[in-house]
Amino acid sequence: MAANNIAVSPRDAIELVVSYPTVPLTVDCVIFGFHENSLKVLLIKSDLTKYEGKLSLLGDKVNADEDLDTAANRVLRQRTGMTDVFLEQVHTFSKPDRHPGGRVVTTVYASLLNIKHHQLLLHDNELKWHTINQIGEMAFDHKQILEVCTRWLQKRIQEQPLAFNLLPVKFSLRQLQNVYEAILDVKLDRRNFRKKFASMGFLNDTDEMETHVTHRPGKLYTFDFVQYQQKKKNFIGIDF
Amino acid sequence: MAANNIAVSPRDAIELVVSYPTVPLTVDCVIFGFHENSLKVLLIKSDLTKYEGKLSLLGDKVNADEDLDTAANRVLRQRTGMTDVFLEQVHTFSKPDRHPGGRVVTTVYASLLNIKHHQLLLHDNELKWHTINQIGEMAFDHKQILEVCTRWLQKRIQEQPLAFNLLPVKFSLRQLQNVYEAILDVKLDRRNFRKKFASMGFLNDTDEMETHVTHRPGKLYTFDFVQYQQKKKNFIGIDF
DNA sequence: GCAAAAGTGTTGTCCTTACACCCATGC
DNA sequence: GCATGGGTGTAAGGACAACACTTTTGC
Repeated sequence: MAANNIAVSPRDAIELVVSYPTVPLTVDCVIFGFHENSLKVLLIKSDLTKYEGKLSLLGDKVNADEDLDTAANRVLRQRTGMTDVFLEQVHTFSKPDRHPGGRVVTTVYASLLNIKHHQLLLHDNELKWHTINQIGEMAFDHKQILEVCTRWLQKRIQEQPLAFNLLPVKFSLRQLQNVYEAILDVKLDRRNFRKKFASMGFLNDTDEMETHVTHRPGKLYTFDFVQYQQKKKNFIGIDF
Repeated sequence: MAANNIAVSPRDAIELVVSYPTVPLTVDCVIFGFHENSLKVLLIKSDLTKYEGKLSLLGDKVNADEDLDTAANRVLRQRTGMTDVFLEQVHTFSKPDRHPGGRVVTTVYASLLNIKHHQLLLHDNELKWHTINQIGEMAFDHKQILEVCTRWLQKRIQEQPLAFNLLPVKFSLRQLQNVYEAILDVKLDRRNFRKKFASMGFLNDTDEMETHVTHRPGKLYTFDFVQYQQKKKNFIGIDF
């Protein structure tokens, strides 16, 4: 152990950094979507011999001089063609043995998008949407990562208006409730749910109705992000 | 861009990983403490020529085959001698120019500890506690990191019983309220604050009182982590 | 006309807030 | 005895949970 209270002479930053071990970095994207009342996630099949045929998140190496955010956006863009999509860093996973090719540290991002707003690009490796609770074994530690991201989504969707990223611009209250019920895995009271969102004042009534439904059509709403930004609470509320 | 729908033959994991660029990784610890009604953070002075004398978080390189959690715990232990302290990963920072010695990616951990429960070790570089809102310029992007961690703490302390990590095992309600007021930067109503915590049922009344105070001494309590684990809410509460 | 989901209100309970007075200790 | 903060109760308002019937559409 080093001695205490030793005056240290200034060090050169480059020399210091050169002495550090280096590690390959990747990003993995957990891309959530919503379809037919189920939460979906976009996956491929791994092309590594060890995991042949197992499902895998969308990931890639981080290029030299590339930001992690930039790398995650690139992965998303290459696969879905979408930019300006909700994308947020969730956690960095670093168990030394998590990758069979040697040590690889991965930073995981979660993304939410409307399945209908894009077409899949780069269909390599059987890129497909999978229903979240019907996914079997996965490659690497991706199952664990997916669980972390699902819990993260369950928490975030209650604190922030993220559900709207999964829906069309115009949506019915039923669709909105379906998103919450699927993600939180609960049944909610329809009347209280509607009252809740009505009282928030962030939903704009369009003059349109659902079409092609086999029952009484519901009104379509849009989410008012401007109102939300102005009114959102700066919350103080101790609650655990 | 790669062609679509090409069947890919299995790849060897090691070959693949060897082709990835590698990056030096570090961990930085934002170690929070509480003293004299102020939120404190443990900092050193940077010994890099570029940042000479500027304040810096406690960090170190991540050793080969070392987990990020392990590295963060090591940094904490080397400086404070403490293990089994609250420590949680917050975010990974990766701007290519954030370190003057070249690209360095850092994963930041936040820790909460009771200043009196430990003695500082390795006093190199003027290791000291600093009051959170009296900190000037810092080295690297550490000011920004500190702000992210402070907001993280403000949020977490309202959702989870973290405040108790900053206090002695036995504490008065006044001390507890001081922690919340300092971290959230608000004034709280004393009667309502006490009622709130009393109704939660997580505080155990010790039969002891404060001593050496210049006014009516308050009762001392302990936090009942067992009760908390059993009763904590599995919250469904949409609120934004 | 039947099935299926939309739309709507009230009541009780609980939580939160605002607010004022007496009490115990050190000096 | 005075200064300092500890300890307590109540009333009003707001949010949430529980709950049932009528309406509109497609078939």
